[in-house]
Amino acid sequence: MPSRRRATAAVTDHRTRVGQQRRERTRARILAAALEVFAERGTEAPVIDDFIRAAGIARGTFYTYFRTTAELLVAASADLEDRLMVAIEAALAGRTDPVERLATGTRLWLRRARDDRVLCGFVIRSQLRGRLVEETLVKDLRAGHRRGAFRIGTVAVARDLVVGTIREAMARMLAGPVPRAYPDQVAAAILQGLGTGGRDIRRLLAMPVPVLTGEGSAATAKGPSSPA
Amino acid sequence: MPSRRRATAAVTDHRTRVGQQRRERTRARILAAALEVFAERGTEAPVIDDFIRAAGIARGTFYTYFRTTAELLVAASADLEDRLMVAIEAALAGRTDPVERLATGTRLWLRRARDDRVLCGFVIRSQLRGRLVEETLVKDLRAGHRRGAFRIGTVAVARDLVVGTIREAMARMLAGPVPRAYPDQVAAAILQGLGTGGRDIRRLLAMPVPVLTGEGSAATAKGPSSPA
Amino acid sequence: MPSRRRATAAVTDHRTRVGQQRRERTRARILAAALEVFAERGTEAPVIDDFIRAAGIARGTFYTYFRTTAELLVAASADLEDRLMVAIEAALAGRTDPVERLATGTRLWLRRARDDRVLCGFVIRSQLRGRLVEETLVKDLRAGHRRGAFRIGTVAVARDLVVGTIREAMARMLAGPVPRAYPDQVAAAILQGLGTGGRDIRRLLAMPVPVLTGEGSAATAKGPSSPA
Amino acid sequence: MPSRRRATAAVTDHRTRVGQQRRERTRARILAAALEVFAERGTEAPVIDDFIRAAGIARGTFYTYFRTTAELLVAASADLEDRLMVAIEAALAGRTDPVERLATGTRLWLRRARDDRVLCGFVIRSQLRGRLVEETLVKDLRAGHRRGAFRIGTVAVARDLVVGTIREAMARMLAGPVPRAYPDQVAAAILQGLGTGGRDIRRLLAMPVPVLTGEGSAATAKGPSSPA
DNA sequence: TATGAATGAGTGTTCATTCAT
DNA sequence: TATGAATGAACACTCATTCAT
Repeated sequence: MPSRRRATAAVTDHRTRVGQQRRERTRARILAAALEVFAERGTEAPVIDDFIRAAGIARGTFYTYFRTTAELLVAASADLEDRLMVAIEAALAGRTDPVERLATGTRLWLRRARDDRVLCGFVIRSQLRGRLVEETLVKDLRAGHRRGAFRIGTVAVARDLVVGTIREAMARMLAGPVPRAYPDQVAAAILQGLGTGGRDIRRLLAMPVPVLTGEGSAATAKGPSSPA
Repeated sequence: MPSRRRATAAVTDHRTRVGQQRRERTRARILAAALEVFAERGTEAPVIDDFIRAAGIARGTFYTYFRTTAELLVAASADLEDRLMVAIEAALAGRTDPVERLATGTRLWLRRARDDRVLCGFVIRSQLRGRLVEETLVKDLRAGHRRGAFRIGTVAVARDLVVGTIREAMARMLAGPVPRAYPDQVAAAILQGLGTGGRDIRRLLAMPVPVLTGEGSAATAKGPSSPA
Repeated sequence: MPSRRRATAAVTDHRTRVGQQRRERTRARILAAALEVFAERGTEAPVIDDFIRAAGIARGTFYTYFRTTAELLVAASADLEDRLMVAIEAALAGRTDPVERLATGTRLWLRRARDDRVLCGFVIRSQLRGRLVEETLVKDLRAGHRRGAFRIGTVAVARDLVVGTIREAMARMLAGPVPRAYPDQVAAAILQGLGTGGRDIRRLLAMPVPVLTGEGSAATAKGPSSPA
Repeated sequence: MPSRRRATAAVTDHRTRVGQQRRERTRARILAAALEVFAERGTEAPVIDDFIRAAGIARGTFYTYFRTTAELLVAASADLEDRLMVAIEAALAGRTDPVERLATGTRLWLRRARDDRVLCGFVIRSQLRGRLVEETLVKDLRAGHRRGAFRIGTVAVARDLVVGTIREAMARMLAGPVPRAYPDQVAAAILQGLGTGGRDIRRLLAMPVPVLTGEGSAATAKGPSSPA
């Protein structure tokens, strides 16, 4: 009975497809809720109850998707940082100069952070950086170091300066309003720390920043961190 | 009977004095134990049981001195960072040039951190810096900024670069061995980030670092982080 | 696929219904156990462990229903006193003379108390009376006062005499056996205190007391307080 | 060396005497403090810390005088109720008519309670009456019953009516202000409950109440319960 | 697969009691 | 005898995890 069999398969396929879509939507809901919860209450305090309440799901449903809150933290972290990094990478499409990539990427990151308290709260509480962020940054630093664009001891030191300064800047922007010029001043300090000359810094900061597109809704859930 | 009265007063005084000494010793014991516990297990995981076991005290005794582990964290943080800052301040006695103070202070801090896993583990997990650290650093940065020694937008940006870079450097030194030159390379990057010229950086790093003395035992409880 | 949808809804409804039934049963179990525990050990001594052991539930389950033992006490109190009051009210159905209602209600209450150590232990330890008790009593006293049936200063004084005397009588019946005539003697004293004449008192006490029906199992968990 | 010995003995005696005086004063301080603590926080909630703080003594000192808070409660209870009873007894000196003694004693008790929140809070929380109170009351009731002055079933019922009504009245006076006439209205209700005729009640209440004297400071520590 | 009532180990917190001074 | 730091058993409370429906 081939026809019967085919029909059954089609029904099964349809069911499977619908089921997967529902799964994907529920998972996205949990992640979006988790980002807010983590941002609001830190990465240690929140309990599973907070997540299921924020996501509007049942207690047992949580375990269908994540086994621990730590696992959820990793997933939410990857989701958030990587999505921003992907968007920045897209905005830098075609640019090959490592210094320009670093300058523009840093400016984009800081501007986004300035308007996104969720992002800041999340990043400064997390001890580790997203894998994509780390890889992209080190690649550019290595490239610049190879061609002598950076006047700095080692790539490791350069990486620490960039990551550390941005992290503190995000902490400051989370704590309260900052002047409009603050993000670019931080970018300038980082470039100076890497050994970029004053003239180049001025040129890079004079460039218009490209527009970021295509980030998911979760990262923009909360309003701007500063009205200044 | 004045002699009787005096005797009674003397007894009371003696009791009070002995009591205070005992309190001070117990408090120091808890703080010393707390530093190790926090360094080993982070700032969120440890439970009160960990502290009382490490300090060798009874459950109830903990609450005589601290009401929450967060309160203990703040006290231990102040104790640790301030003690190092006091030692550095003492080693910088007489030096008034803000750039030299910053350069030498940073080098001292990083060298100490390189040999003290407890310090690193503690500082990178703590969101806030000790009050004394923050005050001393900002004072030097402000002084340098006033006399044009730093070529950087604002003192806030300078502070974020210094603190952020040192923090990441400490995280790296906690994670594994670093080259012998690493601390001074980080100091050089920071100075460059503040706008100090290459010649001055070389001169400052060529200066011998003074010897740190007089820190309590807790900060040196654990061995060096790297044999390299 | 309407049938599919209807099936899903039915499942959900069924789940909800089953859950509510289970909740109701557990809550009743806790209340029944609480009555015995409070009666046996007073209202201050028992700890949560006593309740969960008596109810046969887990530690955490307790907190799903009550947050403190005081909250449980209030709920158990309302449950117990109100249930008795409802039963008495039912037995008094159709009687409108406030004096007769008060006389018969008091006799019913005291007879029930005589055979129910749980009720006595509970009531005399509780500072507040159940809302229904207070309301019903005051309503009858007010009605009697209005029509001049009671010769007493104010309704407040009348209420204090009724409640206070019954409370002490319950304490006595809890402490040990009392003569068979005791409940009616107490009722007579109360009526006399309210100003009812001797002839009326004799007439009222000569009336047969109606039968109490329909009280839950908890109130009758313990046997009679006196075999006399 | 008899003279020497006598001198030593004298010194010892003096020391002993001074020590006993000090003991008595400390004990009185603890009792006075305990009355306030029990009245303010109930008889179950307060902990030893509350008592030593209120009395201004050291932790260990408490155990020199009382072993448990229950023991302290008993002592404070006896101290308070018996002191009031002694004072009332003194005010009733020479009166032999049991009805008059009961009427005047009740009026005195209620008037004192009306002005002493500490007394009320204490008595209504305590399950048991002071021994002296119980003895004196029952003696008068028995005497009255013997000579046919009371028209009531048994002395036990009479006692329950008196104690219960007074207790509820004290609870009411603790809860808030009452009319000036309230204490005497309660006394009238009690007398009526015991079978005293209206004419006698009016005569008894028309008598002036004697003045209470000689109560310790503790019972009057708190202000009047009602300004009305 | 989703639900949510129930579970109980783990942790926080209190407080009566001891004892060296 | 008075002191008060230290003790640790007892108790309160949370929350990750399970499982019948």
